[in-house]
Amino acid sequence: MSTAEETAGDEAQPWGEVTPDAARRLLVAAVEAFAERGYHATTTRDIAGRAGMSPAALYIHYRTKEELLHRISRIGHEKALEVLRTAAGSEGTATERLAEAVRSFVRWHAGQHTVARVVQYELDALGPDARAEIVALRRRNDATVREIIEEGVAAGEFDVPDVRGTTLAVLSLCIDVARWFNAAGARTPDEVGALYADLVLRMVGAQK
Amino acid sequence: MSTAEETAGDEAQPWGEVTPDAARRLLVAAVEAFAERGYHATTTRDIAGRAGMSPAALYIHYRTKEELLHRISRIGHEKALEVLRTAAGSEGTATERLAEAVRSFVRWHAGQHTVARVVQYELDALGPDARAEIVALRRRNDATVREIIEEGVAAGEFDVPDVRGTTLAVLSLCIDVARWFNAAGARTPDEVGALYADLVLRMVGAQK
DNA sequence: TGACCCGCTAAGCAACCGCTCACCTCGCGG
DNA sequence: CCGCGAGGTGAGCGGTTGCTTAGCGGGTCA
Repeated sequence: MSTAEETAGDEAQPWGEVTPDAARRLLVAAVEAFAERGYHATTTRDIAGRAGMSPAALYIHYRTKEELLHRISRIGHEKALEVLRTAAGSEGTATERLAEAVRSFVRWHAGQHTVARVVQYELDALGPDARAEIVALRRRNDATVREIIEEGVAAGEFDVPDVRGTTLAVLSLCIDVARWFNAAGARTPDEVGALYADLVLRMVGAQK
Repeated sequence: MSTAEETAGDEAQPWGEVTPDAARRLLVAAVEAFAERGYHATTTRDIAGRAGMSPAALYIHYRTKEELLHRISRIGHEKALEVLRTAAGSEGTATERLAEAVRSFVRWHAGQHTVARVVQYELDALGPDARAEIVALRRRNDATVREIIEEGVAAGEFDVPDVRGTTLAVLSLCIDVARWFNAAGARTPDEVGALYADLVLRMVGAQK
């Protein structure tokens, strides 16, 4: 937030905070490899090769292969959480904020679907401590969405019999975008975001 | 369909068609292991161990570890497809059939979430030929749901601006149940199915 | 009874994995 | 001009992997 040019989520320049340069190149290579083949099917030689380095170079910047996944998961989740909270904290009715939250959250999962896939589907490869940390971040996501829905219900904007279940379904819908996006093609992240925002407003019974 | 006692989908007795007994035990063990740790993180020794056999016994019934995954994926997808098509082919309005399709499809993904997880998330571990076969099965799922929605729109029951996108979202929502189910706990497959059927009817703008 | 064969095991092979270590290169302060 | 530390490499170690092979026990049938 130091300059006015930075936009929320840094969607154009991810990993900008990772230094030095070689460490960032390795991390980007790992994201690509993990997203393509999965964590366990990816070798350290493959990661180093994509970054144009020898296999041993990886261990100068990261202690283990798991630390790479841990770093990716933490940064990725923090970016997604930031996107969500920015939308949730904006001004407007619950209807407007829920639509904006879904739109931007989905746009992130579609645009950064390679990062999102790693973050969402390789969680089990982490050790107990690292996994617990990531799960805690994820719970803050859930709480953010649930609060908007609860406010909408309290304000009479929404008609939701089961708030917890509906929150779960909304987040599930958004997250699963990372799985199928680009497999189908022909839709931009913006289009998917707009479609999903509309669908979610229908799910909570918001009047249009 | 030889006896009246068999129910659609065989939810109580899956893998009943797999013989001989040792082959079925290995397959069940593989499903558990793949669902817990993922395909690549599972060793053939682990699978054989769970089935109470030596590592070499696996290769009497299956040529490779990948053939195990292929068999699981094919049978699992066929079961899910059968559940969907049974609901889609029943009598009633498009609204009733869509609700029943979502209810039973979600119930299957929740109840058989260990199978579903393997089937949905380990697809990339298959070779090109096997993957193409599974993807074809999946397209029949998409078509089944899309047809119900199209019929509902034609009959004036639904209000859906983007049929393809909404179909994608509905299926995405159902499939992702396999990822989070049992992680949260406290909800039965029937309850999740009922909740999701309601949410999907809202998504397509069906009058209640 | 005894030859046969099917299902299974014990042992092990070649390849590959994550990771380490001894060594090299090169910009830079004194 | 030299020493030095940060960043990088080539080679390789111990362990594990998917899979193979030689052989064994115990039902089956002439």
